[in-house]
Amino acid sequence: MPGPNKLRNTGCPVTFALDTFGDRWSLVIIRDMLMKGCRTYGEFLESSERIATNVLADRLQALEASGIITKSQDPENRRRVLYRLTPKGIDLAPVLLEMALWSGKHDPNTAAQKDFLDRIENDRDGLVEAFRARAMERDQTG
Amino acid sequence: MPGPNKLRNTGCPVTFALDTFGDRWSLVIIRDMLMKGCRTYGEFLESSERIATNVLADRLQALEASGIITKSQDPENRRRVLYRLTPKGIDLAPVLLEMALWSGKHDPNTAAQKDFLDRIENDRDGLVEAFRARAMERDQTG
DNA sequence: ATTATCACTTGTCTTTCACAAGTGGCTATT
DNA sequence: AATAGCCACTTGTGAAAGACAAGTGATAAT
Repeated sequence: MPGPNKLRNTGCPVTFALDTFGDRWSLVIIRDMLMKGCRTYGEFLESSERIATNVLADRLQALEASGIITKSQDPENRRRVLYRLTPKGIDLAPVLLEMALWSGKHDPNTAAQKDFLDRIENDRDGLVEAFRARAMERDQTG
Repeated sequence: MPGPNKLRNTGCPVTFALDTFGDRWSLVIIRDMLMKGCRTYGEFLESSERIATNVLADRLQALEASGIITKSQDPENRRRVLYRLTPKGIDLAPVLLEMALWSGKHDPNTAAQKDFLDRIENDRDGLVEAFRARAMERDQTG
């Protein structure tokens, strides 16, 4: 859980969003799922920058409780769990993209990935759709 | 400061953004400035939902250090300090608006402010421009 | 000089964080 | 059937950050 009391329950949409995923790691995990296609505990550990195992386990639970991700058994390997974004989670793509645009504009260190930033501005909807398509892949069927 | 080690320095724009304002309070303060026009320490204390004084002081310092806000003396009351958004801070408007849209779509409790959410979708650029105009008000001149 | 406001600062206690190590369930191998 | 190994956590520990209450120094009006 990000904050201490967690829900401020003010009715403010900004506050609600922050109480749901406004911590240091939740959006990093969602980025890994959305942009890198990560789906397993091990993939998150490798991809996410030095996230502690207990923090990862805690965030995955919290994101599932919030309805942003779901857990399911991997049909190809029964001892493996697959985490997937729900539509609610996929809808966070625009938030991540706006954050990326902001960093691209104001952080000199982020300049490297300029072609990606250009695509956000020129083909935003296409990008979001590509994320959605991959996230939905083999959903409900495998 | 939001996180412990703060800067993860991975070059990832999402990580950079989270390291800069990805905590429970920074975006609430920026929301108050951008959407409610708050400019003074006292206004933040009243408006922000129960933010502790030391946390507020800390975040204001951190946001100033990040170049997102500036401090200046109020010309009408010399013992009062005015906090203002810089262009870098104003550029966070789209992030806040996307978060608001997400909450509006997925939080039943946020439904109340539907007309505002409609305006985000129908007149996003106008809304951002209005925020910018107010944030710039009397800047450099008073 | 007194009083009040503002913008913090300090102190205390609670919660969260990161890192390391341990646990139970499942599977493949022998 | 027994063993070994991987996976997905869970637990333990010390450090850091959090909330809340109270105090401080600078300024300004009275």
